Amino acid sequence: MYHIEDATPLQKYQAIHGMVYRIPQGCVASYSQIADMVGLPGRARMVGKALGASFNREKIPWWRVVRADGRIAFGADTEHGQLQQSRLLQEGIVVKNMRISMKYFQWCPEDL
DNA sequence: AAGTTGACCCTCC
DNA sequence: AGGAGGGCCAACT
Repeated sequence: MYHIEDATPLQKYQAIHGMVYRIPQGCVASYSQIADMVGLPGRARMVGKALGASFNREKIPWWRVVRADGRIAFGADTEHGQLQQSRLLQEGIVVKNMRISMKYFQWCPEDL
């Protein structure tokens, strides 16, 4: 039986990328949520690593991943923060003070 | 080889 | 509301 835990770091990154790719437009997911969904509970940091490693390289909607409390992981005064905010706004997500209401916008696959 | 560092998070104060 | 403290793990020094 295949355990993601036994996979190589690269394979884990690929699993993470694949899951982020599935976040629908107009929704966000938290780092820990993605980690849980790929079978790596408690590895939220690895999700950040995976996204950072592929930034500008893979075509994945990285801007749909935010912190568990709904805050954007970059400062409001950074390029990344501004870019992420504008991309989210473009998708109709309400961003106030670099924060999103997870209650309304968090991706809940169960609800499909 | 040991210490530090992250696009993090959770449980307590 | 905000900090401390611990957990997490791969990639750096």
